[in-house]
Amino acid sequence: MHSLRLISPTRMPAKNAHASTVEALGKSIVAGQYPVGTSLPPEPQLCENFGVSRTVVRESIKSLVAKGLLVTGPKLGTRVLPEDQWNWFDPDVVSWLSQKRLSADFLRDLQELRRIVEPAAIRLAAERATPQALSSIEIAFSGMKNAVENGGDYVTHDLRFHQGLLQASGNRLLVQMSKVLGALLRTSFEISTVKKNGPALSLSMHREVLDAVTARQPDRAEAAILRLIDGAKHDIESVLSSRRRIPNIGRPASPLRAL
Amino acid sequence: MHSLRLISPTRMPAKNAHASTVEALGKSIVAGQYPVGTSLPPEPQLCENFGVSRTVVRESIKSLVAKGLLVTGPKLGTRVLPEDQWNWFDPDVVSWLSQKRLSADFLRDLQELRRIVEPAAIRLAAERATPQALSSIEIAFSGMKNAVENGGDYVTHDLRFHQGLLQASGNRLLVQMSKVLGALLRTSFEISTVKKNGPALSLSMHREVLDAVTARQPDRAEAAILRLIDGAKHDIESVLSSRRRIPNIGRPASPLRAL
DNA sequence: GCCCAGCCAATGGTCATACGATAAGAACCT
DNA sequence: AGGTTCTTATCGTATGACCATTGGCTGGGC
Repeated sequence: MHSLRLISPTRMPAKNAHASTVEALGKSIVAGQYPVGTSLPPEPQLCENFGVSRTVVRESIKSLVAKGLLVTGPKLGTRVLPEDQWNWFDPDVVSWLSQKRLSADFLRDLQELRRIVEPAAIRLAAERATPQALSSIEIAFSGMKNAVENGGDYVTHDLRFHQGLLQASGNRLLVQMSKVLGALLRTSFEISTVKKNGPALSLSMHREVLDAVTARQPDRAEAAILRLIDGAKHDIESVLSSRRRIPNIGRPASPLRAL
Repeated sequence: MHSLRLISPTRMPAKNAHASTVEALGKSIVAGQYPVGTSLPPEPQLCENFGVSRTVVRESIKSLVAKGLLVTGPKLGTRVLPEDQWNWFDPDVVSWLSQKRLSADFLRDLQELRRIVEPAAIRLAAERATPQALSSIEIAFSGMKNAVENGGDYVTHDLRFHQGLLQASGNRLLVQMSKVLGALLRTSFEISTVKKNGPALSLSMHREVLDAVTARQPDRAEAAILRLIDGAKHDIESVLSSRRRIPNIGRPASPLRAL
């Protein structure tokens, strides 16, 4: 029996049976393999498909039910719920989604949300960021700068920068959202990075944001972040429209392909 | 005597073993019965406590793991994760939380979020609300009006009004948030309702909001909703400070007590 | 022919038991 | 005392049995 792990992205799923089953099932569902409203195969069948016991299959299903993807019931089977019932703010759901299928719709919603939340969060951060929070953002910025100058992973540090910003807002709900926004930010950053001089340009804008926050100037910080966001928005839209009708066929898809 | 009947149409726990176990365990955890970082009793013990089989206990635990409340592992037991790992946007989690313990901190975060999100959502709604969405808000408003005039459940219709508004924004993520915001809105509305003339006053402000949205005037709508929100904020704060150090001892706690 | 009642069977829900796997903590050796 | 091995508590997985629910089928009555 060869497991044949066809996934490779970030983590090797050499995990336990439960975790990998949840992941596999979850990804299949968000990928649309089981259309909304239809039932998954009966439990015994799933056991066979995944090569695990009914125990594992059932516990996995319960996990997905908890995330709002499924409902179960005797005789009605295990049905996929309509998308608006899913827990869009669940880190796992978003992660599966961004690996499989980032629909233009979802990306639009995400962008809209970002434009609402980040400016407000920045204002709060400018008012009450702790020294630690500020220095952690500063570190992220150094990482970005270093990546531009010496080559390296720009996107990761960019992510840290923005999540540090939300964290600095001191609002736990905003922090939670940063995990979700991360999905958008990552693809967005990857797009921007592709553009020539993207990072260099972006770097100075980030500097402005950070300076304004450090100087405790909410208005200035908000204006700076809006420039950043709208720039990214423009980039995404152009890429999005240029790739409009490319079918999503092919292997696991690089992040950009996932658009 | 029918007055206090309004809250929580929440169904009795006459459900199946899994659902009630998840609920009981979840509530215990968010209520702080098992401090963060500590382990729950071992599975066999939980089986005995809840009078169910290990299967049910395990599946329940998996559900809570999926919501970010717990981690499990051989020999390390089932530990409660720090609160910032919880899925604060999970409807269940928020519902348990609002029934058991709405800490002032959480309420503050929630309020802040509301003040960020609702005005933005209103703007979007004013721009692109569908006729159906508008009419469903109109219906909710009628319900509120009727409740004021003839007595009845004001809070529920108030909730519908606001959730309808978020729905009208056409952004799925905002809709999802409305489920969470519901927790805040409910307690907030209940407080406002207690005040004399609360509903009557609130009613006219809601009318303004709805008119502005219907007239497709984002600025006016935003201003109107801000008046509403800040009024509620003031009410909450006053109640909050007056109840500051009341220990949460006693029976299940009425909604207001839950503050 | 149409509709309703009652039965049937598919499917998830629950239970019990057994054994494997892991890692914290104790015991042990150096 | 420090590191290494061993013990063992606890979760992880597997299996098989039976219960409970519900949609659909079946048949009878209007």
